[in-house]
Amino acid sequence: MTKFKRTLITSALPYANGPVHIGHLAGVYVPADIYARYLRLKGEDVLFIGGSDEHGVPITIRAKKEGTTPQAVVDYYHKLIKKSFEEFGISFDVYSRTSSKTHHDMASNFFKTLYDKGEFIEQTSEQYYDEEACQFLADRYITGECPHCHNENAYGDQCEKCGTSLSPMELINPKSAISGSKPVLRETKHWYLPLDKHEAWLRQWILEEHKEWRPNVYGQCKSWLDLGLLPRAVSRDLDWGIPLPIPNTEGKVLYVWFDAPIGYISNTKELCDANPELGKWETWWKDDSTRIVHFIGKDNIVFHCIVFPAMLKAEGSFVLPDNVPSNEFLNLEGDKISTSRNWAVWLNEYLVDFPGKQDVLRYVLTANAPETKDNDFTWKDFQMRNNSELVAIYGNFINRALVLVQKYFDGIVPALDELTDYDRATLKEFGDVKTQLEQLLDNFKFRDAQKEAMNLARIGNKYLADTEAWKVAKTDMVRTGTILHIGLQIAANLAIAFEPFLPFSSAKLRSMLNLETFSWNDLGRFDLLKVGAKLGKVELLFEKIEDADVEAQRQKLLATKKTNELDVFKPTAIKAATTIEDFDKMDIRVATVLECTKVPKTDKLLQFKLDDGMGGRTILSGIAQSYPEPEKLVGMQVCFIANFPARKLKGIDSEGMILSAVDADGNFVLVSPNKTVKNGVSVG
RNA sequence: GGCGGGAUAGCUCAGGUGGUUAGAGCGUCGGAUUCAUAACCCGAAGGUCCCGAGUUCAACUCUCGGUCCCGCUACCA
Repeated sequence: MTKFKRTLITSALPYANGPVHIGHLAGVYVPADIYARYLRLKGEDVLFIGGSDEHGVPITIRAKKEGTTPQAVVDYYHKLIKKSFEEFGISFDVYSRTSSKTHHDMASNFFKTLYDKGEFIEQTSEQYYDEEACQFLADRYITGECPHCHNENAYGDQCEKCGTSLSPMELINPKSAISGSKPVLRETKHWYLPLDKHEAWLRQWILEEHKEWRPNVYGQCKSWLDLGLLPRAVSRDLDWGIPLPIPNTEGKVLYVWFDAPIGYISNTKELCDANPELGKWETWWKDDSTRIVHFIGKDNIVFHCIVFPAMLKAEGSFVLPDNVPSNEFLNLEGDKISTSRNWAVWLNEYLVDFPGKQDVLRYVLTANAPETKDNDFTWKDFQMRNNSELVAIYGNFINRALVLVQKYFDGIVPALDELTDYDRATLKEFGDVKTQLEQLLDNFKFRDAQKEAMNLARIGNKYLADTEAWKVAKTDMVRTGTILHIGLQIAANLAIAFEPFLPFSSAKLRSMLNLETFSWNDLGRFDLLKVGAKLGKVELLFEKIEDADVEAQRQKLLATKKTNELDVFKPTAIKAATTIEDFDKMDIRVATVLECTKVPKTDKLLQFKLDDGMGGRTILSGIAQSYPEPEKLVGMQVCFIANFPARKLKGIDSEGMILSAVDADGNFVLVSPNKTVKNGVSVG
């Protein structure tokens, strides 16, 4: 730790084909930002690098679909993403993009160096080519019939129906997902980074020298290394990306995974070139007194811990990352966040619904960060954390301290008189918070660190409750002043402790306290506010969030879910031909529901007692989840098949089958005549 | 199928070279209080630490087997 003179922090480059959502924020940008702010506040030399990842096939597909160009797509999303980050206070020193000139040059040169050094191997293989769209097809853009389950819509890499992973060559009747035409096989040459040659030192470097990496990261790397590394293609046949900087490679670009991490370097260069006082970019990447930390999500572990380091090592002049704190995934209301299914809370939309509440989201995402395992974000939890922690603990403490000073001292910092033992104990306690916080932040334990900061506010609340300034004020204004003086110093400490986590609220609090300069090292001191100083205007630090606000968000998500289910609905294929004679064998009748109850110890079964006009019968039907209040079905007419043999289910004879439509969302809807008819009549 | 991560209070999560009463925050309940956004403060209830077997004087912690969730990866047919 001591050998480093500066820290370079990178955060995964978001892919510019959609906006960023809370999963990105929780997994990567908030923790990276907390860390960057913390180090800056400590006065350390630090750069925080970000940028958009703008190459790759999905962007070209999106462009085609929207009838526009890849450049237009990335321009749009780069702007949107950049703005979201700014609004959330993600304090990048630079946020650039991989379509920049600097990056194209940097990535080209990088490739060229490796090429000239003979670090690649060349291989020719046959791949599917779409003659109509004039391009080679990535595995997932080829569809066809699965050779195992004969699902017609299997992808070139996997059949989603039977779960088998496939190669495009196995598909029966392959079709291009781009043009719909039948692809042909064509020879193509590509360059590969022989990761297998790097295995030995990677093994040593990670498994022996970096045992301190998070268990999920270390374990994942070990898993890869133990499986054995294979050469990995670093070029692609595509017209969108960085052209290979070698002759006779028309139509070939760097594989997006090769160029993207180099973006960290390019963006650093762009920043340093424009701001010479920051030093040369090489200092930040090639000097071994620089500490590099990559913040990423778990899907990126292998690239940042194995592929990118291998690239850097192959190049030869770069330092390797010191740590790669990777988070797990954040789920949303119990379901996996998904861009394509629109199952997400988008940052740009959040700020429309909750203007000015950036810190609330930052707080909740940190409090519930998926540091060791996947976590779930729910709006209910969001509301509770806001109301019972930010408002009730932190905001409330600030408010009561300031209101008391306003009330008894006209908003002027009162003098400190003699300290009681209790005062001293309190001051010592919050002095310890600094050490605690540092230890946690240094080890990337942001969730615990934030909890520790909140603890300071708890100490403040307890101090006020125990000292009861409002009672003392009736008899002893000197003592009251001392109490409130301490209260204010705690408030000033809170502004510092929370700065990395809640920058907007800290700024607001500092202005209320008229606290201009501050640094991390001031934390734990109790002379941050000068006696006689005038406080600023007092306002609430946080507001409550009402039930209706979060309910609206839940409804929004439910609507999304509904839309998704209906969108993906396709009527099933028509069954094999049948005849009227076959249909005639089915005796379908109408009956009225006399009783309907849930069968005990089952999830799905409802027991119907029907008046079928023929003495009545009992039928069980597995539709309970669609009808949570079965008693409401009493009196309604339903259709049923009357001539099935009785079948015992859960010890009850079920005499037939009740007919339901199965809706696109899987819900059952009972089929009923649209006018009351006589019980027992036939349907036909 | 293999590998990695996870499974601990109603919820979200900590934890331990194995050793007397297993922790925090929120929620719930009770008390106290009124400076404060019915907030704060004090206290209590609440857990076969996923299941089974083994090692041990002693396992929530170690070993083996199993189940479930997440991820990576392979392949038989």
